Amino acid sequence: MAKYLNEFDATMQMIQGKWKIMIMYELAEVETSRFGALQRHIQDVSHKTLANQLHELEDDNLISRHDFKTAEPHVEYRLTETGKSLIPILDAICDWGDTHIDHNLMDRSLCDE
Amino acid sequence: MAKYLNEFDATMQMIQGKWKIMIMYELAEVETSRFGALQRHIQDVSHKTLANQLHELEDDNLISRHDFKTAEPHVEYRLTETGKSLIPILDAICDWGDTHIDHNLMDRSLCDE
DNA sequence: CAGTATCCTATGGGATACTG
DNA sequence: CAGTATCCCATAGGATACTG
Repeated sequence: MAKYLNEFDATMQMIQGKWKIMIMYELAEVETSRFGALQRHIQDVSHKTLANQLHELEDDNLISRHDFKTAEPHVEYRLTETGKSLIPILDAICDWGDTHIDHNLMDRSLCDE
Repeated sequence: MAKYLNEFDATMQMIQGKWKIMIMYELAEVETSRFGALQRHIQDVSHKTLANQLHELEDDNLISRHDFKTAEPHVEYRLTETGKSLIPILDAICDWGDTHIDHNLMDRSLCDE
């Protein structure tokens, strides 16, 4: 067992990143979105960090970037098939936390807003 | 959807940490182990970091610590039930990586040893 | 609008020495 | 053996300004 530790690390690299799951869930919901729209929906993410995480997600083939090269810049992002296949894993992580973490004691994360 | 982001973050906090999954897999395999044994099995982990991650896993109730308070110091660690319940999630993360990441291009993790 | 570049800080983790 | 304490460095991410 435990033969897939490299795969674990590689997968963790992909989903680590303060805003990545929010980006992916947003794209899972709206199908396609733009830089500005993402920044508006994902409150508190800094400009630079959003750009970084979009880059990493794209490099990891979890999202795709479509540049419409018009006069007025227009770029769209959406999930790839690989990205979609990761959603159930993210859901599983959320669900585990929901059932195993005491909501009153969830002090190591920003619990409520 | 995406209502469990706090739970996601909290769970990620728990499984992030360079050696945590190795500690948990080791304990899943041998049931019970000691500080020195863990350090011998988990090559390359530093003394301080192993101590830190054991602490965090214990604080998160994923492992338990049993101090036998004998003359010769003797402490044992093992998975809690909560810790055991996390193993399938870790397996799912490994499996996803195994099926979705190109092994030849797994350059963002230390692929082979 | 969709970025890139620069500067700054907080945190994780390694090396090492010390303690009971 | 099972830790704790100190020092150091690399990286993630925020704030902000600049570019096409």
